[in-house]
Amino acid sequence: MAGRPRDPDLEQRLLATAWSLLTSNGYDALTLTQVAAQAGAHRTDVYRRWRSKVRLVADVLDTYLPPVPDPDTGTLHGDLRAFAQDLAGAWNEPWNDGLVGFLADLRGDGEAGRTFRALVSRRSQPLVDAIARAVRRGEIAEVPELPFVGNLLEGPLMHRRMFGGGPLTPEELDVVTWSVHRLLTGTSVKP
Amino acid sequence: MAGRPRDPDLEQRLLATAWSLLTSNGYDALTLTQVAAQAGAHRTDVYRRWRSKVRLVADVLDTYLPPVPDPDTGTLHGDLRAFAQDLAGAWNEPWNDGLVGFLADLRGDGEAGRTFRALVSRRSQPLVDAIARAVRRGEIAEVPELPFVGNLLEGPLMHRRMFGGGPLTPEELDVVTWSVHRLLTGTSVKP
DNA sequence: CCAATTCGCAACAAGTTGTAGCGATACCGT
DNA sequence: ACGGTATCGCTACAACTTGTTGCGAATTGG
Repeated sequence: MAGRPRDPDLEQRLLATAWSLLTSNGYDALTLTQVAAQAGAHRTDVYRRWRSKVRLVADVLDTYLPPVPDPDTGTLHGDLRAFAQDLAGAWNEPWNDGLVGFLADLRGDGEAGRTFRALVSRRSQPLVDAIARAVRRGEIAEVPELPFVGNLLEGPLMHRRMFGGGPLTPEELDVVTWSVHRLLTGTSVKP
Repeated sequence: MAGRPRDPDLEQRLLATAWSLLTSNGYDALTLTQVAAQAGAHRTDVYRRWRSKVRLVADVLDTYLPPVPDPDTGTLHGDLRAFAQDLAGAWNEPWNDGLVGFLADLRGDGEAGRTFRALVSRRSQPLVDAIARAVRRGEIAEVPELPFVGNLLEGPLMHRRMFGGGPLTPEELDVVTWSVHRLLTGTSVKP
């Protein structure tokens, strides 16, 4: 009733290899042939565990993406700036803007999409917490647009990286930080 | 000294067909075989004119992307809101968020990248003009972060479309509009 | 010892981008 | 009129992808 057990290491090795190749070559250049070969396995071993490349990568990100630090600097502005810094570090990595290809593939796979969206949501928790702290300190009022703040902070940085020239600059981080800070400290969204 | 002339229609037909397929199926599903077939030509005809798929699409966008309207509503906020509305319309088109694949391919082709960046820069002109008008009206001071404002406005909408669920809502447009407006009307970026 | 399941491996299917080659066709300058 | 020249229509090929199928060998539980 139970056959040969699945090599427990193999799954880990495949994930680790995929993460390594992903971060060095980007998503589009990542091939399952490469992953399997470098993990000392066969492409079939990959397909026995993940239905497609996009699902493998979704799991890789879920496993290896470093967690978002929760800065807790004491001020809302300090926290926001820290988040911006962290995001900029990520988007300045060349492989990361190669993730656009992953996002494209994601649209064709509902399950992988759900996995990834859960990941994104989990990773925005520190920002939500930071804002909650600021509310508790009385620094700002309740924030009705809370679910959109993450987009407001990361969006400009991502956009600038995709369409613009070189790496993100400290000045740009300042601008985006102040833009969000101003929105949150305003008395209300509409004057 | 001059051979058979190039069919002047063919180039147009290929561009038009590519635009049609791009807007209905998205970038990733666009194949040059399809383009050629539907334009009544052969794949070789495409390669005789464009070195690669990404360059064809860069030219297609350059040719067919509708221009950004210049609203001139009389107030900075009105203009910003109009831009946000326009951008949301574009990003709510399903094919448009398929453009992430195009952006990915763009990284591997310097020439196409330049073409596209010139396009983006041209399309941000109305926003620059709107801000200049606001400065002339005395509504706001000079804007040092001018080249980043476009990212600030479009970034959150694009990010939200890529990572979030359904289409962009009017409330989100309000938030992003006010966020930029607040930044621009502030006395200075750093308090 | 037997059934079940994975593993290692080879081969295949279908699709993509991009290249090569060739006769036929149409144009330009002389 | 004619020769050079470049495009056109077409076929074929190369190299690569993702994803599937099949089968003997290995390894475990019952």
